[in-house]
Amino acid sequence: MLNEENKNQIAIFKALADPVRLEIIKYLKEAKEEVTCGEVGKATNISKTSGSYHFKLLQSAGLINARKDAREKYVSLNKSTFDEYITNFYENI
Amino acid sequence: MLNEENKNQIAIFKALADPVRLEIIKYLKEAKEEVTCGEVGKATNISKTSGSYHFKLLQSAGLINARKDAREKYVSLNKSTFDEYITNFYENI
DNA sequence: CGAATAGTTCAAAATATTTTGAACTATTTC
DNA sequence: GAAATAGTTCAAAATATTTTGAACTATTCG
Repeated sequence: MLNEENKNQIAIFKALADPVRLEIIKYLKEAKEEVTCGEVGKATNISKTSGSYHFKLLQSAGLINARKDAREKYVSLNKSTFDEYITNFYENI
Repeated sequence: MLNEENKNQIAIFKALADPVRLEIIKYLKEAKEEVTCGEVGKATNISKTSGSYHFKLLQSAGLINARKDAREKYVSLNKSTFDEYITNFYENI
């Protein structure tokens, strides 16, 4: 049976196991600083609605940081989650 | 758009994004040497049929090595795939 | 104020993944 | 050779994920 930590792990792998979200992540890595959801959405060609769904999922997996400023939402990668759950995955299994 | 390498990456994350397969992987990591599908299936409590499905998927993602010897199939982790696609994921994005 | 912009929410439809059981192949044991 | 064992294949059913469009909230601009 799987514990709490394993559930996070699975949520994270699920979040990464999708072409749309992988493109978002690539874009955010290149961007280096926080950018708006709209900017990412335009660059990766996804609808507002679909973007909203994917950003939410990435956020709830802890892979991105998000901050709402008035009309806009700024997002950036949360590197510590990548370090802890992906880079160190094998050794921590 | 995503290239060939990205498709492998997604197949690998998909393979890891499942509780049954994560249990199989844990078992295989502990085992240290190759074991039969039957042994893993008993230990993790999955049906033959379901096991067959999951082992095939792990194999096609390159996460396990498999070798059939007469009636039995021996499986073990393919560490190089973990190293290349998981441990080094962030830096390679 | 009214229109435009950025993003969210909801429910339905479309797709993809997983589980199941029955029937099957191949090998081993009695 | 018959029965048991290890695993595979197939199609159907069950579940889970993703996309879509319409309606919505909140903010900004003229």
